[in-house]
Amino acid sequence: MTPRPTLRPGGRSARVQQAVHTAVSALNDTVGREQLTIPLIAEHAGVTPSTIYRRWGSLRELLADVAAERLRPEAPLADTGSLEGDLMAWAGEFMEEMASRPGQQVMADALGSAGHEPRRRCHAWQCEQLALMLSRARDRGESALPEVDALIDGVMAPLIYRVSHAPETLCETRLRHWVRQALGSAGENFRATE
Amino acid sequence: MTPRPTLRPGGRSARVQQAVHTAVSALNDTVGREQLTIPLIAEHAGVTPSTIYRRWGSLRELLADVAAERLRPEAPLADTGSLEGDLMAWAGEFMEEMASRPGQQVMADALGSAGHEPRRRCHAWQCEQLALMLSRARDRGESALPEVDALIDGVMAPLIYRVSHAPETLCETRLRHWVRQALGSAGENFRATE
DNA sequence: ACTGCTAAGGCAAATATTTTGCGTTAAGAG
DNA sequence: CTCTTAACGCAAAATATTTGCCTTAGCAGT
Repeated sequence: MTPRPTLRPGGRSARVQQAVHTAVSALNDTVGREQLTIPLIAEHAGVTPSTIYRRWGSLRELLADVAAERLRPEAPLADTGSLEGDLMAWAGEFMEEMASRPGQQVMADALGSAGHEPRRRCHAWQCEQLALMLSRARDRGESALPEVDALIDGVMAPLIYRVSHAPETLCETRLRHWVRQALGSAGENFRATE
Repeated sequence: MTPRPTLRPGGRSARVQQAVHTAVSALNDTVGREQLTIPLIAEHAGVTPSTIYRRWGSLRELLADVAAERLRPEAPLADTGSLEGDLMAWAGEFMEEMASRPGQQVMADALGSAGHEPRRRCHAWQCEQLALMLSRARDRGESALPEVDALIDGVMAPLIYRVSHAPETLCETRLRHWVRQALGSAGENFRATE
């Protein structure tokens, strides 16, 4: 009763995926993003190029897959004692990473794929992190909490927009402004009317 | 005293660019986005592939260039009599275009390039349009107007985020919510503190 | 454990693409 | 009108991509 018809997460398949992802990251740091090619990646991963072509289809999709993985939160999400603090810490770290040239490349790779599974995954993770923060805030007894969607629209969306379109305008002050505004306007949340 | 060292906007160069852009759009509508290749585009544009490689570098950059062009506002910007109306009309049309599968491809192409000139251009145009709306609103005598940045962060950013990450959540109600909120919180604008 | 089934990988030949060197054309300056 | 040179065309060389066929190894049933 697995939802997927027949995946094979077992042994080899997973090892290949791991090896390819590792090779992409390693080569990205050594030869540089622009020099990456599938034959080169395949060689470093110890697989044949056709394996990569069959599994990912193109370099673009492969890079999007790897980029999405890099965008996945790893640290267990600090607990600073307040929702505002948690948001600033988490989004602040994200902002710092994405403010760099390589960070912007990662973002472009993640946003540039034809399929949208990679972007969906990023969105889902971000929602999870925000939901966890909100849940902690609720446990702490904070009131007038915003909804996840309001934080996505109010904080993550402008952050990502500016990483892509105007990275030089990023700064902590601006981030704090978004966070405060999103927290301040809790209660005026979006309601679907259908 | 041209700012650019030595561009050649004259005759031939411009014709080639035009022909290539046209070919990309035409082929995109006929053979489909995934079948596009530089040799194919070159043939339809009546130029040799090497011309395209030298000028754009790769298919990714070419598609980003064309996608950015498609994102450029064409219509003269309707005047509905109120800032809220103008915003809803303009952003609403944008949303409708981007809600479709091809629209999402255009967005992905524009966001996926290595260089960020295409994204910069989109941002600049959006700012221009918003500034024009604000200017009209001011002439009309509307008060408590937001700043361009607040509209970018409050309306365009969430719109684009959701086009990329969760297109099925787009709807007019949500758009109206962003617009109202951005207009309502005018006065609480971001101020750089450095 | 053993066996059968099949998704996933390897290999290599056939295609298609990208890159490059060199000659030519035409835009822009004086 | 002449000169300079950015931009293009062409074609050969280097790379990358696709595809057919074979082999390997998860996984399920017994």
